[in-house]
Amino acid sequence: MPIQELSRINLNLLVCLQALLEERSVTRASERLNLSQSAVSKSLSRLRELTGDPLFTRTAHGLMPTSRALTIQEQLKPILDELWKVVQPQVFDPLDCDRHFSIALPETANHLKFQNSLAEILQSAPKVKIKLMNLTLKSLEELAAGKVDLVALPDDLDCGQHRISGLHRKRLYKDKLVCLVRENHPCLKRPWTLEACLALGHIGIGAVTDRVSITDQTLAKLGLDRDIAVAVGDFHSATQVCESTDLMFVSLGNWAAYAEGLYRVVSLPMPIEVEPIAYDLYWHEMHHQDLAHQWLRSYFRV
Amino acid sequence: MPIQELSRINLNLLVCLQALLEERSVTRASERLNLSQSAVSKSLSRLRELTGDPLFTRTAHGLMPTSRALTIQEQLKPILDELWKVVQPQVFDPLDCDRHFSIALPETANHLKFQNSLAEILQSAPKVKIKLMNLTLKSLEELAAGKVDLVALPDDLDCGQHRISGLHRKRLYKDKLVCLVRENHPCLKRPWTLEACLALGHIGIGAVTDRVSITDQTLAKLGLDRDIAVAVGDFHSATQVCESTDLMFVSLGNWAAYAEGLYRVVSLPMPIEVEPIAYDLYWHEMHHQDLAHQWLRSYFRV
DNA sequence: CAGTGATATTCCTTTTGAGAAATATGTAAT
DNA sequence: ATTACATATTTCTCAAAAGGAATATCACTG
Repeated sequence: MPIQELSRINLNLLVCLQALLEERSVTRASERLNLSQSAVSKSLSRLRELTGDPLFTRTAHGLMPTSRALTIQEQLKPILDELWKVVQPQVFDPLDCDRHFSIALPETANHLKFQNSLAEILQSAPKVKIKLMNLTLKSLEELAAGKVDLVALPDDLDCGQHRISGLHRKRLYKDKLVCLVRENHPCLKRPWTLEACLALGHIGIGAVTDRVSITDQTLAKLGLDRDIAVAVGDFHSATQVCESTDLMFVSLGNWAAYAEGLYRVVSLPMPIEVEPIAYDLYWHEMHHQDLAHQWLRSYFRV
Repeated sequence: MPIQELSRINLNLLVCLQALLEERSVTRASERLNLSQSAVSKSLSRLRELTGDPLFTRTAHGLMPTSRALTIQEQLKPILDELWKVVQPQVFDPLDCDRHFSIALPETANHLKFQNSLAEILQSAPKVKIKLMNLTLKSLEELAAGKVDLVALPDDLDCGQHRISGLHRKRLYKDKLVCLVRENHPCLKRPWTLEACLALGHIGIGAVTDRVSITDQTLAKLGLDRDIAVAVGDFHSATQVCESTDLMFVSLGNWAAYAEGLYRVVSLPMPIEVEPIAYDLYWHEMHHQDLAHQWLRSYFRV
């Protein structure tokens, strides 16, 4: 691996050599390169030093390459073409892209929201592979480590997004909170007030002692509290508990719409004004300029 | 063909990029390149401008390449390896060389002298092809035009070697002149003197009116002349005429030795002191540094 | 929140590269 | 041969680029 020695030689001279090989004349080469004759002539003498070969000899009809120059000519053109490609801006063709993307989504709302997008992605880029992962507390760390390409995150969840640098973020959409109760729940026959709501036992996501959700924070500001009777790990479990008990579940609009078709539950509005949950898409700076990434991200709309 | 635009970009930066990709650290890359840390940092910022991509993002454990940098990494290494080969001094391996060489030799003496060399050449470089051509007056022009690789020339023959520039020359060997007459020639029974020699009719090579050979020039200096009765085009013809007539043929030592085995002729020394013929090997400057050529020329010894 | 280890930036010096014009070289024509 | 013409090379000057040392900035760590 000859980096040390490569760094000693001036690769720019090789472009000049290519021009000389093509034109076989210092003057014409200098025109091609927008330089003066003398500049190219000096480059040629530097090339002669570099290669230890005269490279060209003067004749009546311009320069005649030495056999060394001719063997160089065969090699050089494709190399320079490759180099040119390297510095050219990337091009991105969805039909041609065969990359693997890992995307971490919160278990509920985003799956629903982005199932259509997913179909579109796979349709316009048939060779692309997508790995969908459930959002965990480690998702952002994996994002920072380059192991995950995209993470969607509800803004009431602290996964350390403020501690991790080098992240980019795009606000996706907001979803308002709603209350889910089982069909024929007694409360449906009574007026639906804050008092009625707090009189019910609640189902929480995460640990029973968690009080980090928007709901709890808003209640706390009003000096109120709710009774989380059951805490479960995911939305499906929560909804199943909701269906089979008199407990209520503070859920999200998207999920509620989905759950009402799947479980025997109905939704009620939040009895107090609660800030809606915002979803943010996160990605690592390393992918920010990546055309394929930009294309992928474009499917995650507001 | 992007030479104009290629010439605007600084290819040297790519070596720096390769070092950065390998080391993933500005500091370590600078050590590899024998540069200061600030120099490499500035090169990196120039690379960022060049590619329009951050290329690396700072993390706790050094630089993390962007996906653009990673795709560049895949392409760059082989390109730089190729570039390195281009500027490396040529290597020459006879076993590997498959070139075609054209060699023009005077019809007689050199064929004999170099038949052994030829065998050696083909033996040590089995893939080499050699085209042997008879020397003509145009041989040196073809040499100048790059159509012939080597020309051997007796120095009494003017093929314009002084008019043509860019030629290299190596003195090969000298051969003295001898007289050939048929077996049982009457002169063999008499003393062999200059007078006896000039009394005979002579066989010339070339036109009857030519008086350019060393023999004729030497005689002219002494105020003498010889009678060229028959002029032929080549040495075989001359020797056949010599065998079947009483004419004599001023030939060369090498040829005489060969001819005495083939024809019924015998050789006599030149009756006066005549400068021996020198043979020179000519080649074009374009091949002077060419290792394969140098190797080929090495078989043409003094 | 200071400390550590790294990169980026600033300022200054040195080197390199480009151009203009003069000079040398080589070719072709007179 | 001599001259004229075209092209390459050299010389000299100047501007631009690259390098180094010191400093600022950043990101993680304890």
